[in-house]
Amino acid sequence: MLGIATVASVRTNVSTAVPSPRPHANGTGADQRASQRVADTLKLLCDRLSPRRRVVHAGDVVYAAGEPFDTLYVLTSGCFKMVNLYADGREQVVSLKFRGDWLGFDGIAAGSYSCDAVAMDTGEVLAIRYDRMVSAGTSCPALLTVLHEAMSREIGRERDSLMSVCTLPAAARVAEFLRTWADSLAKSGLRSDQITLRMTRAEIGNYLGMTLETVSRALSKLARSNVIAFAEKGRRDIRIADVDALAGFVQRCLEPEPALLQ
Amino acid sequence: MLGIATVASVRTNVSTAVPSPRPHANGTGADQRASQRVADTLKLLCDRLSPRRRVVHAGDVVYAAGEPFDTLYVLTSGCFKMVNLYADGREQVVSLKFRGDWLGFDGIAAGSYSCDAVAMDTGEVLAIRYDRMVSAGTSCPALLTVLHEAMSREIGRERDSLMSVCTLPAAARVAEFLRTWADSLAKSGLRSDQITLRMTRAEIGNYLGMTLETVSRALSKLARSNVIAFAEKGRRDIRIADVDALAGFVQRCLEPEPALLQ
DNA sequence: CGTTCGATTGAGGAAGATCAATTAATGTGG
DNA sequence: CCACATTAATTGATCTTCCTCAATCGAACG
Repeated sequence: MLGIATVASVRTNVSTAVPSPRPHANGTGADQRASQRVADTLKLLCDRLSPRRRVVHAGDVVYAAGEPFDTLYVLTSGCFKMVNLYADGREQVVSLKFRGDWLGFDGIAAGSYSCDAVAMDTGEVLAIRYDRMVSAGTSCPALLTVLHEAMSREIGRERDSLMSVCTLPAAARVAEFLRTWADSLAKSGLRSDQITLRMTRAEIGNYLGMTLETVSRALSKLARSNVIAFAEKGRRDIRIADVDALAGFVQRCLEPEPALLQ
Repeated sequence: MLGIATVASVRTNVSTAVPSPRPHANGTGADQRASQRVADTLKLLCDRLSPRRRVVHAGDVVYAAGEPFDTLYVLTSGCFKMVNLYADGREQVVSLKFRGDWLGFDGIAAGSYSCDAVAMDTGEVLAIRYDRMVSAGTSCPALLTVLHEAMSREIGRERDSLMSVCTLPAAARVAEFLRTWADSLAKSGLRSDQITLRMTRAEIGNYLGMTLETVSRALSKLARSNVIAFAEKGRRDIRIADVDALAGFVQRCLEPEPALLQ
């Protein structure tokens, strides 16, 4: 209940200003700075490019693989999954997007989008024509900086994903997944002590490279270890009292053995 | 022997022109077009920015994680590995680079490089100051296009890596790794029927998320299946008669079962 | 020529996949 | 609102893949 209400509240001020979530006390200084940076970026984009805004609902596809590329999207609220479908039938969730993230970079080189951008929630995107963005960049270099930094961050984020998949055991990967999600919420200025997963176990497993059963077992284990807690009803709301506990769990998975006797 | 000689030959014409590998007959039309695109890009960069050139040898570190970011590098010959070192001690090869690829995008957002760029071979890079690139971009939009396309390609490439790690069994991942390497060579205009791996089994395993023993077993299996062949002496030179055979091997790993009796 | 490092191969074990049964949530039509 | 159907999640039992440990072999180098 509260999870949905929080997201809905983001959409209250739909004036000319950029919608901004009300800040939460649980964010650290760094989170608040990141949140401010996102707000500044969104304001810059609105002022300079007055982009079309589009409200989306869970399941909406903002663009699909194969469509000709011409516009980038910036997420101002809600969350998205990027789904890659291969010719051989393999399908994978390759990344998740939150407030401040950009969608569609993969289309620049290929000339067409290479994956589906699917909303997992009610939210809003700014539609930014790529060619207009670039030409506006000649008179306003800050626009280019913003664009390049966003692409650079995406490259770094995907490397982290790869690292996680390659070096962590399944349970740690799930913990890291939750930690990253909470982190993204905090950097968006939203509360990060409670996550409403808008993905099935199968989707999470697909994203993390494991089966849905393994995801379920990992979550049960995290709950048993008191690193997370489920909401009373429904196992999609996850309470995270302490984000550092998740990081600690990951660390413990990496250490060889606790040297039992001594 | 031949592998090294090929690379050395790339460095013969060190005049004002961009060094370009002599074309090979085994490239497809698409490969030749890609090779031409790379050559055009390098020419554009040289004409517009007259970048400093730097010859590198195996083991050279062009930049290291943590160093302040200010320049991007474009690879004109040779190959690089990008090594990411985490605070918790985890270390991973997160990507490989070939002719035409850019190094250093990860530094734009963070302000410092986030991984080590290590040459695996004799080669050459162009050093391009990021701020100069961007300011030159205002008068020459083609420079920006080139930059954005390179970043976009890197994003797409890393998604493919993630997909491979998440959806393919170990042997198929090794096959896919070789296929991608051969593909990169072909797109560079180099011969792709022979690869000289400049990585140990341990490094390949690290990159692909498996142990060195599993890499070794996978290569042996590929050789037994006649998908690849080892050079007479030394198991680092791999002959690939038919790149499609590698793709076929990957496909066979994905199919459920060949339905034995009928 | 011995030393060292990398690669291969085998045997045993552990993490995770698969298969299957049960329970919980969600949705539907009466 | 309830009975029923449907989909998601959990949990257990087995099986497969890959990891770990170990021995051997080969190539490179001083």
